[in-house]
Amino acid sequence: MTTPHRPAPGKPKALRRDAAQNREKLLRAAWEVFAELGPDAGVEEIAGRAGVGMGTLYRRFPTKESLLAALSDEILDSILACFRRAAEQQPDGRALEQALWDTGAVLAVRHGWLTRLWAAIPPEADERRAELLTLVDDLLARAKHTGRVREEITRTDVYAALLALRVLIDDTEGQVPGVWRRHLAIVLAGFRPAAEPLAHPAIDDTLIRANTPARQAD
Amino acid sequence: MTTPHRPAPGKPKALRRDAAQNREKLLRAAWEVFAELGPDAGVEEIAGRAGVGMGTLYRRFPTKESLLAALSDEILDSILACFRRAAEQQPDGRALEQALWDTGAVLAVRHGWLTRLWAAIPPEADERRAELLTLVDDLLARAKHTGRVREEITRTDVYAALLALRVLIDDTEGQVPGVWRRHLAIVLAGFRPAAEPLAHPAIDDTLIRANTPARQAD
DNA sequence: AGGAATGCGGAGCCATTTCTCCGCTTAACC
DNA sequence: GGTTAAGCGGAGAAATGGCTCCGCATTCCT
Repeated sequence: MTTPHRPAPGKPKALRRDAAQNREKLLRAAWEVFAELGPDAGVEEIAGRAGVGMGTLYRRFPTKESLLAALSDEILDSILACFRRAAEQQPDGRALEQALWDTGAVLAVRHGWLTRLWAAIPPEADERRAELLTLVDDLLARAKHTGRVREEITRTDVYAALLALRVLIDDTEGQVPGVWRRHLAIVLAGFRPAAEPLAHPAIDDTLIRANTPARQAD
Repeated sequence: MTTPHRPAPGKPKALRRDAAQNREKLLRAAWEVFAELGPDAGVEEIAGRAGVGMGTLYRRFPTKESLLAALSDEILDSILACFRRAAEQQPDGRALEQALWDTGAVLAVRHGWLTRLWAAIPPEADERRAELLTLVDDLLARAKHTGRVREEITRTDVYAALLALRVLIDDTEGQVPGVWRRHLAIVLAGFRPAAEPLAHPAIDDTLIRANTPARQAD
């Protein structure tokens, strides 16, 4: 929030003050509008709410998708923050779990259009996606070390758990809050060491690499 | 498939033979087209593929949504079939698990547009939804009885697991098949009795009643 | 202060996609 | 076989919603 806009290495072109302000206003309005009307809300509504014209909107964000991308970018940052914080502040045994609980809470704020937002994650986010992955690996290793998570569990399992979290929040949070917490509790129970091994082998990293925002229908 | 069309108690009006045939052709074409182009495929493609005109399509299905509804109706039937079969053929300890594995396999065939399909489940399906719920209760009770599932687990937990299954299949099956199996294995492990109780209390039935196909943005 | 580059507004353009209309055909029943 | 209600095709109406264009205003740098 304090950081005005990512100083992209490729295009360090500074924005004029009014332009930067409008960019911010647009983002704020977009959060608001989407939260209220869902991700199918028209661009006109957003421009209106931000108090700027369509021209301005489209100069700042050349396409509606890129506006979504900017928002999903912020979400990704929040998630990353959850994991970083947990890595620093929590004891090894709890860090992974804490990160997941926090992530759920962060996502819950945007319930109803998370899936759409997810699909808009831009390719430029790859770097931070990688960092997130590193953090997952780290926390996972630590959790295994303290015996809170069984050895079999992989980063992909955590990734899948995140996807499950997303859909539960998206589909249920608006009607009966907290369902995601319950499911997360169950998944975490499934993560714990147990006599009986899991009934299906681990999935390799292909998923995480391949599952860049589903270009669903192509 | 053998049943031509549900003999709805309200409108027993029989369809003329050609009309019934075209209805069938349309449904078949719709499955095909959506599987190929995703749920955003235009109606024109479907009519074309079915070898009928737009007029026919819209006489049979007064809106695109109602066409989707007919398809999701068939999916619901498949799921129900999985649960019925498991209830009959499996020993108590395994029936619930078997039902979930089978359901996953059935859903996997439609990966990529399950979410959209889910959202189109018509209100008329309430009766079968109720039957599904009864089956879940039954299988759950049996699984608890044999000690395969901990007492805390509720029907809502199973429902949530189904939602998770849906998103995993939808988002990953097209890229790396089988991810859903792994997650289901973990969730089932979480269902099993364990020393440590779940970290979140059960969610009551409100969810299942409220979560009729998310009229997301309203 | 002055002047150029940068930014602004918002009425319409355009592509897409759902759905309707109506003259002709076909199945069903006596 | 004849009558008629039901069904058919497919061009195009209507609605939706993303995006563009261009004359005028604002900012920034010297």
